[in-house]
Amino acid sequence: MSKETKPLAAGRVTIKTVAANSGVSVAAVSKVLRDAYGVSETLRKKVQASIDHLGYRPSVAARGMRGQTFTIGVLLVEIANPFLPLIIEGVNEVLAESNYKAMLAVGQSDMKLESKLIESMIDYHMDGLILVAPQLQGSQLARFAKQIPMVVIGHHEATATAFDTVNSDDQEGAAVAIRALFEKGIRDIAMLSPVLDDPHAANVITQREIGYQKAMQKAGAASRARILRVAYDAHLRPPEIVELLQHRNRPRAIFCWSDLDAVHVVDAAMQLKLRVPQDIAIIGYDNSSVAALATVNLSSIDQSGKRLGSLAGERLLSRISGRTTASHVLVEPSLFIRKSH
Amino acid sequence: MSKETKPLAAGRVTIKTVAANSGVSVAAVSKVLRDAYGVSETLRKKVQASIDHLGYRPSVAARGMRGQTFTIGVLLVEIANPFLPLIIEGVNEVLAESNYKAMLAVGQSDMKLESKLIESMIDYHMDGLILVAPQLQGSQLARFAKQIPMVVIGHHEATATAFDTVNSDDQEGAAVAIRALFEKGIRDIAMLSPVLDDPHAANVITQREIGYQKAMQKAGAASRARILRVAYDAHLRPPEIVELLQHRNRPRAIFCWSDLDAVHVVDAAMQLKLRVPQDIAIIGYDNSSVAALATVNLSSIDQSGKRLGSLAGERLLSRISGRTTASHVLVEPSLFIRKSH
DNA sequence: ATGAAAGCGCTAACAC
DNA sequence: GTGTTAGCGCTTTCAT
Repeated sequence: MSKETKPLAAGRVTIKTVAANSGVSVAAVSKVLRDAYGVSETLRKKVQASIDHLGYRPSVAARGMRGQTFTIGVLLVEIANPFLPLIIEGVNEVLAESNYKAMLAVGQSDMKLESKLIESMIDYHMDGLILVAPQLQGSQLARFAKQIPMVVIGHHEATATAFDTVNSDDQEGAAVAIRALFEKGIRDIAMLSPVLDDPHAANVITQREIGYQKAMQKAGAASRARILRVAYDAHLRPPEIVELLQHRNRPRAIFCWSDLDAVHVVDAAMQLKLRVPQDIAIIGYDNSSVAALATVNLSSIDQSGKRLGSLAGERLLSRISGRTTASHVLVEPSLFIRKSH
Repeated sequence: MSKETKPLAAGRVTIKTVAANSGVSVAAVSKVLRDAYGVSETLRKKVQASIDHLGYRPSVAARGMRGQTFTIGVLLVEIANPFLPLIIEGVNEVLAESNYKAMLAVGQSDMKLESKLIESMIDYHMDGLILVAPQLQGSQLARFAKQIPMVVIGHHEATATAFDTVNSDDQEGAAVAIRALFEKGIRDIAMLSPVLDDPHAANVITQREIGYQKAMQKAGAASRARILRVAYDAHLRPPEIVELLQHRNRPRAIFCWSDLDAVHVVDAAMQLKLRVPQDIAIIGYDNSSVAALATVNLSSIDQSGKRLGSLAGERLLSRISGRTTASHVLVEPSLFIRKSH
């Protein structure tokens, strides 16, 4: 058998197979693949026909070695939080119009794992990263951002230059809630928030706390302001919440950092035969689907997760196409009014 | 400058950098990396020191071209369903002990997208795939399974040879629910289930329906058996559910295909001032966190999602290490008893 | 036990 | 406008 006719690798259809089948060079095929400059319409059609006929799909791994992978990575803190699906929906909506695909990874609220996964995504030669509420500090994020285009959702650091941020205005979200309660004539408002292992101002929850404190101050109720701390571990919180409501210093209203806990406050109130909102008013955060249940009926701050996702998607694509100046957006939250306040 | 001293690419630390730094060949480094046979302890240590010192991480893309990527793909139907986090937790738990990482993709309940994402993961040269409740048919899945080790969760096809399946026994889950209701003396039990665009026996929901029908028959109440169909689109269902409960033929009990709808049945009952369980008994499916709320208090079938996830993870790893005979597991569900039945 | 060298499938300079 | 070819960073024979 002469050297020229040596058979191509049996199984897989590669760019070579396509080139052979359509009688052109691999370079030509590569150009068609990438819509690159300098291919005649005739050639393009011929190649496209072969591609369709052979069912050829480029190897992302091989592409990643030299060019783009057309994949972006999305890192989620954890997966149980109800506002994540919306963000992903938003991201996907933007990507659907491009030829990019999203791959997700779940950090399980573990900083070590988070780093590992980001590294993984870089090692995969992904074209860009969207981090959702990462636990890592800004300096760490900046380090990674040097290696890959990056936009971060849920991390307040408007001075960052290496990466973009997309956030809901969490201070304002808290303020909206507090104002709504004041309008009902309620002044004794506490905030419910988890113990944070490493509290820094970039943290979404910290921002809500700051917003709460400021709003209380502005309303002249600074002395009433207090943050009720519950465990970081979600399983431990429901009983703690019951206990808080049994305390004789029980506040007249509770603003919760998340619906995740707000529903348990509603629950605890019911168990203790407290009327909502007459005995205790409650406002949650995230306007999740549970809040909408008639049995729960929870007023909640809506941070339009889908919008955050699509904004992040757009920004990442523009960064991938070359933008280097940082962009920082803040989306206005709103109060979704139900019966709990 | 002589040829031998030509500087390595400025930025990235590659296997070459490590080889140079430790004074061995790239082949040797590669072997250390993969714990391959034939490296002395001395060499290994020397190389490992360089790796640590330089902070070297192998390029997944380059690896994928010839060897393994040590990454497995997890495809989720959609992301909002509350039992998915548990499955992922289970998968991650198993992978954490290996050197594999999981990457997720979300199918958005769209068969076209689902195919595309599976292809993507194959193109990425991932080492294996876990599909969670895919919409694709068995034949399609088998086609993909020829190209990559695969295990499918939530797809009943115990005769499949190309891939493994891990399932909760959905027929039994329904039966458990029906029996529990019968024990309370209730015979007029309907099932609530969405309209399925393409109903086939592999479908988890279809299995629950079959289980329901069989259980009703076994209890001699076949004539009472009926399936109340609601829209496929989740947004349309709550009002439909209210309507169903207003109907004069309202059943004495409703077994729901998912907590997703069961909570709305509870809600509707409340709105219509029906007492649960005296006027209407309700049993859901998935034992999700909403079911546990005191305000909801929903009895629900638990399909131990975490177990399903870890079983799938184990099976995939064993398939990757060479197993070719198909394995099919069925996990027993159980009823988590609360106050709604 | 160790190393040299041939690819894996693709992209991008550079020739023609 | 089209083809040739040198890598990208790794794995894997095959010598030594």
